[in-house]
Parts: sequence; structure tokens; C-alpha cells
Amino acid sequence: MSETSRPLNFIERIIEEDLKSGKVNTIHTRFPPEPNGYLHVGHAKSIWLNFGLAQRYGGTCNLRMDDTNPEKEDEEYVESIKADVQWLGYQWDGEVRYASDYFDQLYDWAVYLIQQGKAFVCDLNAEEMRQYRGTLNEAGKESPFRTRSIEENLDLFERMRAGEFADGSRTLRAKIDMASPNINLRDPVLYRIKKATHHQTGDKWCIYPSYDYTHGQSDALEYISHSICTLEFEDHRPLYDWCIQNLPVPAEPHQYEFSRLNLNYTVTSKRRLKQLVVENHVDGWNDPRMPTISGMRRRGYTPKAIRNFCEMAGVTKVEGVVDLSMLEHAIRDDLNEISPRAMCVLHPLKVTLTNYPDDKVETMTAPVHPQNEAMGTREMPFCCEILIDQDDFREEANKQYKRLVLGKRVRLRNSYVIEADAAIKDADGNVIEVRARVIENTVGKDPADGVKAKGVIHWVSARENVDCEVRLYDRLFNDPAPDAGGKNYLEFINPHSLEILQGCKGEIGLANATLDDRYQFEREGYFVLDSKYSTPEKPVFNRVIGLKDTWEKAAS
RNA sequence: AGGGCUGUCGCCAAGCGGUAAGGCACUGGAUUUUGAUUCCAGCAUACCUAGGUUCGAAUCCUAGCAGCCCUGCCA
Repeated sequence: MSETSRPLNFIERIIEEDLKSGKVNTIHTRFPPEPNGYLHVGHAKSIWLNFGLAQRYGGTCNLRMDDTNPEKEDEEYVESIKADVQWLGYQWDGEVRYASDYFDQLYDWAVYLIQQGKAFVCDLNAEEMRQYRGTLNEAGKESPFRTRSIEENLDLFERMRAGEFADGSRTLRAKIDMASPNINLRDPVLYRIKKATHHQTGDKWCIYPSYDYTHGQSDALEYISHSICTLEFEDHRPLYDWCIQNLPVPAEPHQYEFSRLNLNYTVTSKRRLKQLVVENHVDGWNDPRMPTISGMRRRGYTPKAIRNFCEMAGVTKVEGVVDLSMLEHAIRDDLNEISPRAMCVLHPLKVTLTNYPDDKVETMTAPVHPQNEAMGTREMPFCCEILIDQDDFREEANKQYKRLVLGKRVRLRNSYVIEADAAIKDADGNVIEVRARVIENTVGKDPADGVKAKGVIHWVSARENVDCEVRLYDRLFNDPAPDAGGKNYLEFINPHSLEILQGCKGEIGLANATLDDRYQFEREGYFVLDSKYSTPEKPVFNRVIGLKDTWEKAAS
């Protein structure tokens, strides 16, 4: 990731121009999630963007809970959000902020707007307000309450706050323009009555400010220089600016919009993710197949890989769909570099080495990482009974097949070359054991007779190994766009997205694996202990992602 | 009486009037005790369409077309 050579994205360009012109001196950004669900890969991009920008330009980034709707929010979510941001490698400036920290100030400013004749208490109910709003093609009508006196508005607003009126019976609205082609400017609601307990402010308030009335002022109070959000808020920018211009705020922040991240074969909407969890299509919010940050964490993705992926995908206003292969590349790229290698046989097939003494045990030494000597070496016992993968043996095969074949040779990785002599089968004709011979003096060198092995396969001692469960994951959906158009994404759930393998046998070093270690099981992929089900007695490994496999593709 | 935004390779994405970067994917080939990694090579006479301006246009102008967002007291 040569961050230095990458061309600037449009937001970086704006920032550099602002810095250069002196429009701003310091960069202050913020990541403003609503604590009403778990964060997903789309939020990861926003986190990367906001925190990354602050980092790059020597500024700071706040974490602010956009908590203006107590009915949908919960403390559980704020905790998960904090954990996710930190896991991604970022630290917010100072304390976590809450839009609710500003409720008093926001209230005072609402009173100010009323005093300026720019806001009024409206008695229209939701249905009436909809009718008065007009449509996309027709101007709206002014509320009959729009002309109330400032005194009456002040009195009514105070009583709204005091709890005298029922939920939904009145609102405070900005007085802007009912004929605006931008519906957000047709006297938008600033405050609504909700007699609900708030997770931060308890029962102090029964009126709550709307997002539009809250966001810009919160930005101003935090001296946010660049308020970055997604494209759907473009139409709200005029209202954001209206509030800033009509209120005695301490700063004049600006909003910029970029396109949200879309990934194919993936669903990212809090509503849909929640349904997957609630209806038990997955094993919780952190199911390793989920695109949630907690899911990716449990799956074994690394923060660095996710950050690199965000950078690779770029920042624009084009609404595209990023190919999953780009994410997978980022994951493999990082894992390849950092992962210790190990051997683990997923579908064990016993191989008896008939010319190797039954009581002999040799210690084989192998590099922890073939491209990085500094990572050291590891050792594993070798004896006359070993296990290889069922897929790595065939009684006969064409020359494309580079594994063990009857009468042919294969290299046991980090060990001897062996030659298969016989296949022992059960009553159903399944091969249950292979008899083979070790070719002498082939550890670290080719056979003296010049007959080289065709390929290399992994193995593990049948007598000394780590028994484990392995979970193989595949994409959660079969369809590239499971929720496009009118499609019901539940119909595209991949029935083979989770395959649980029991009785897998790993090399002995795997007994020391910790939750933080990611291994490359050679020739298989990258694996990590599952934080939910793994125990010291019974390790459970998640496959983070398979190795790139050009052979399987060519063969199929 | 509609408004806002976006259209460059299969997917992301540079480009900002001087003759189409890069990444992913894909295809060859080299090295390899991982069919991995690494390495090298190939991969848009073409930039939504049609006109126009210009010596020269993906970039400027005009007219279209397509997609996304907006009619919550959600964010």
C-alpha cells in the first residue's frame, strides 16, 4: 500500500485546498454512528475515511453517537461501536461524544429560532403534515399554525418540553419554504414529542431534536472542519447550511458526501442483518459469515487488511459495487505476510510407511515462514504412520494431478519423498489406508535415483497431532446482488456457507495457538481459533479464507 | 413544479484541453519442497449517446439517454 503515491481522492483534495487557502487550520472529523445496531463493513469504510483523514493531516477525529431517537437506540450498541472502532486500530479524540450531550444547547437554539421568527410550533399530526407537504411535483401548503405569534410559540414549545402534550400531537418546525423543490426545506421538523427514556439522558427529555436539526450544530460545537457523510444526505446539505447560518454557532462546518461501500454477494443494511440474526439464519451478529465488523473479527480478518481494502476501493461519489475478490485479496495479502505456517489434515487418510521402523521417530524441522527466515523454525515428529488428505491420493490419475498416485512418488512437505504401493479399501470400495515406502535420504534433497516427486503434499503424524474441529466458510449468499430490485435476499442464502469438519489433525505446534494467532495451513488457507466455540481441550479453527487456487478452477 | 447526484476495461479507479495511471479479476510464462507467494508479460484506437467548439476533446459547449437518492414527527 504505497499511500504516498496514490492520487488524492476528492475529499483529500478539498482538505488540501482548504488548508492551503487558510479556510481551516486544523482538520477535525467525526464518525457519527447511531447506536441502533452493529457496525458493518460499510461503516468500516467511514471509520477508515474519517479517522484516516485526521491521521493523515495531523488532526483529530471524534466518535459521536448520533443518539436523537431513544426509541431505536441502546447502550448495548454504543459499547459494540466503541469496541469495533478500537479494533480497527483507531482512537477517538477525548471522550466519546453524544449528540445528547448537546440537548440543552440545542433547546436554547430552538428558542432562539422561535424568537427570530424562524421556527414555530405546529399542531398538525403526521398524516396532516404529509398532506400539507405536497409531492415531488407539487408545492406544499403552509401549515395553518405557521403564523402563530412568537409569544405563543415560546409558550407552546416550553410546554412541549414540560410534557403537557401527547406524543405526536405537536412539533417544532423551521419556517423555511413550503414551495421549495427540495422537500427537506418544506418547514422541516426540528423537535418531536417522544415520551421515551433515553439511554444517556434518562427521562430528562420528552422532546427530541431531529437528525437535521442536530447534526450540523453538533459538528459546530465540536469544531468539526469536514463533516463527511454518505450520498443520501446530499439533499439535506441545504438544511444543514440553513441551520448553521441562522444560529449563533461557534463554527461553520461543511458537509461533504461520498458514496457508501457496496459489496457483491453481501447484504449491508441494519434491518436485513438484524433479520438474519433474529431468524437464526446465522449464529449471531458476530457470525463469521456476517459482514459486520464483529463478524469479520471473529472470522479472522485483520484490521490492517480491512483498512487496506478501503483504500483500494477508493473514495468517490460513484455508486458502484465492489467485487468481493478485492476484499479477499486484501485479506490474503496481509495474512500471507504475517501468518506462521502449519500443516493440518482436514480429511485424514492413513498412510503406513512399510519400510520405516515402527518404533522410530524423527524430528522434522521446517521454517515458520518460507519467505521470512526471521520467523524461525518449527519441529514436528515423523514416524511410520502418517495422515494425509483424502484428496491428495488417487489410485490412478492423469499427469495434471501432482499428488500421491499408486506406484508414483510425492514429496511430503518438509520431509521425505514417499512412493505409494497399495491402497487398502473397505467393503464399500473406499480407500481407508495407503501403504507406501519412504525413499531414503530424501529429506531436504531429491531422490538419488533421479526420479523426482511430482508434487508436494502436507501431512501430520498419525501418532502425535492435535485433534481439532475446522469450520469452512463460503459466501453467505449465492447471488451477486441478493437484495437488488424486488428480490428476497433470504432466498439466496447459500446452504453450504458453513461446513463443519470434525477429527481434523494438525501438527503439534497448533496446541499452543491463541485467539490472536492466524495460521496458514499450508495448501489449505488461513485459519484462526474461533473465539466463541474453541476450547483448550477442543480447538475449533475458522477458515479465514482459502488460498488462491488456480488448479481447482482449471480442473472444473 | 420537480429537485439533487452519477455515468472512463468484467469490478473499483486515476485523468481537470495535448493524444487513456494503478489495483482487483482474468490470460500467458519464469522461479518455487505450499497447484500459495514472488517475478515478468498481456489485458479500453477507447472514455453513456449524438452533435458542436478546437490544430487537438474523456476533459469545453449543446441536446439527449441511463442509473441512484428525496414526499419519516428515522438516521
